[in-house]
Amino acid sequence: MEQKKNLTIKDIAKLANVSPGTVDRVIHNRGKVSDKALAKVSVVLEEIQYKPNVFAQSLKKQKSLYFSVLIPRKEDDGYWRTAHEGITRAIEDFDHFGIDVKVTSFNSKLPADFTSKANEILSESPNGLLITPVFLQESLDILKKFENAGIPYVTFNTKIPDLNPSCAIGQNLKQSGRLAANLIDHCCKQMGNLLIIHLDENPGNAPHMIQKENGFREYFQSRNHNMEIKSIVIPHREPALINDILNKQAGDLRNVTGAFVTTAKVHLVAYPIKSRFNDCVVIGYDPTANNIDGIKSGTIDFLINQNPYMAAYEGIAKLTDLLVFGKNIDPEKLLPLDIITSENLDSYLLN
Amino acid sequence: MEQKKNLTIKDIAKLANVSPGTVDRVIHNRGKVSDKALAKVSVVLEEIQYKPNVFAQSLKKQKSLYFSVLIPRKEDDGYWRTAHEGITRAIEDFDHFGIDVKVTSFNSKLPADFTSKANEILSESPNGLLITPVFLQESLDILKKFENAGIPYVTFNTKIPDLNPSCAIGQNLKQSGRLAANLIDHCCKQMGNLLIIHLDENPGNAPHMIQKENGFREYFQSRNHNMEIKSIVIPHREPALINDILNKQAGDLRNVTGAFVTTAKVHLVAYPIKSRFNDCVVIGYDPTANNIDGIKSGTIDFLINQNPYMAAYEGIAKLTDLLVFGKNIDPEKLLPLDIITSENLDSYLLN
DNA sequence: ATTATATTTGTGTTCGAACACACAAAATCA
DNA sequence: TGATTTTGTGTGTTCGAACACAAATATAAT
Repeated sequence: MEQKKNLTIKDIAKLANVSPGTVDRVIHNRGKVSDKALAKVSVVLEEIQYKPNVFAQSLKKQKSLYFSVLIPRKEDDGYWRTAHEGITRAIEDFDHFGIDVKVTSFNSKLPADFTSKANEILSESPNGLLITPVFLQESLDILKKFENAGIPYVTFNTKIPDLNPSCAIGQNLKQSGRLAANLIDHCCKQMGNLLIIHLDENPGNAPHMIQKENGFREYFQSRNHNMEIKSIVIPHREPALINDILNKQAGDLRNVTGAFVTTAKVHLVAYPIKSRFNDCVVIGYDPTANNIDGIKSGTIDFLINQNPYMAAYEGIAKLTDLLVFGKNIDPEKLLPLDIITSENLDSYLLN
Repeated sequence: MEQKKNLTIKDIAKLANVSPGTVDRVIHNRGKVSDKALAKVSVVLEEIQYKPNVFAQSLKKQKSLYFSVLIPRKEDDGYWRTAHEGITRAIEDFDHFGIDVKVTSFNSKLPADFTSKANEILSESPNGLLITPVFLQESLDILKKFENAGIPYVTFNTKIPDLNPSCAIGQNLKQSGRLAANLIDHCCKQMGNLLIIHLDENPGNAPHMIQKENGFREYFQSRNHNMEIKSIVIPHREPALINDILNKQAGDLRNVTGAFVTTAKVHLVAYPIKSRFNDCVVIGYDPTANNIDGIKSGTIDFLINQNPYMAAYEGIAKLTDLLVFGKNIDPEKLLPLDIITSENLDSYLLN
């Protein structure tokens, strides 16, 4: 029932009246054990709750475990830069567990790059993989291969159906849309009109944007109000183009009291919005360097923290739990939806 | 310069041309080493960055480390209940590092209880202590004794000057007051009047309340507005008494648009406030069971999460880092100031 | 019955650090 | 100079699990 304290293999051997070697064979079922011996050992194992000494185990195995990480390049986005920092920190923290981590980056706009890098990693057969499966079909294809190769993997940032990662780390995106709506609701008291802005990517290729928008709209559907909620798609990152489209699509709008930008690129539109619509509440994602400036200068009011730092860090932590300590880990880890304002920004930054 | 990978004591011995025993003696400076040998070994140790193998170390030392935890009883407050949960979880998580944790609770209203329990712990000379030094003078006295006994301790919840804990875990309280002000500012647009409510404790004995109030007022000082900000002290927890004092002190107030309650007891006043002042924004602390109900029913708008769960968990984690892995740990760990609303509540609850 | 072959079981070594203990070298005293 | 103490150094065992290999037993083939 209750686990006795620290029974060793030798103890078990004594209890079962066999040799330590036999117990070892049973535990790792590496065959060559008579039914009789197996029965004896099994009984004892049932009885006591054998927990191997992780220290002895790791010492012996010298498990220089090899983890691979595949994420977009840090220069692709402040979001990814932060993710890289989380990885770096995790490597430092878990270093002495004898793990060996190799980080590979891909261009987040090039599916082919993703696939080729992933295949390269596969050929090195790491003990575990941490990956951001940003491309749906490509990810499915390649990760099935990892499954077949028996290489456990943890995903973060994106969740892909039909895959069975050891753990999927992420956030409830629809809920984060609802949260944005909730904040705007608190500030605007259901007056004026609202904007949803999709930036630098096309919602068609970025399901996460859709989910956020759905959540946002859902929140207001259940409340009576007479605000207009308008979605604008700006698949560019150049200021001139952004202004252009903003003029075309929102030029006729009056009295906009809230704007919800569905990505970390929010800093690109914050000022244009604020200068057009006075006192408009601007909400976006992630405290990247540019967005931090926005928060401090007041062009951005709220940021929802997708916490790439923690997500990446947790990814390595989960792999370590799984492979170093042999723990069971939950197949999904939902990160909290942090709200960041000018006044709690620092508390999220210093670590 | 760069640390070679995994040099062992034997390797060092070979490099320095001495025996492993000598290297060991130098590393742990347990004497009996000639100046000549010491010099040789020191040179090599400078050269390479020796990092002992934690697994071998722990295996040998069989360090059944004994940690003591001293915190208020879980029934004293939802805050403390959550802290207990964090401890429990940490014990589970770190169990296999061979640590042994004993939790002692004291009545958070009785300094004498605190002192006697602490002395009892001291007499058991644990390897480390996690403590919430809620009573200023008593904590100073007893923790000095721990320092003299060479027992490292980590504090959380309260920070006491003149003490040198291995790590002080907590939040920037003044900043959390500013954050509350910031949220109210966003919602109220500097119209109407504001309340600060101190509940169930007297600010005189609870410095944390003062700091929060100071932060709150400071935020508005730097902005021009003509709101009245009134502080109310209600050193009770009985609904009747609360209503009574509220009537006396706020009976004449009109148009209150925001109320900031400085503790986790916010649920006790949320409804009275909301029913008196329609649309008043209510902000308090911590998602305790009662406050969760308040958030869900809409009587509470925002909660700032003091995160006792994480604070307590981190406490055990820090002790483990320090004593099991011999890491250097930062003397202060500031936790983020999480903002909780009805829409991100769940993301903080499920773990 | 007697090798030969397969199956099962036991023993011994290893991982790296900690520490006890034995021995060697130098220092002190007679 | 020899006896004795002090100091310095090296060797060997231990922790618990993993695994290689040898030993013992059982089974099959001749």
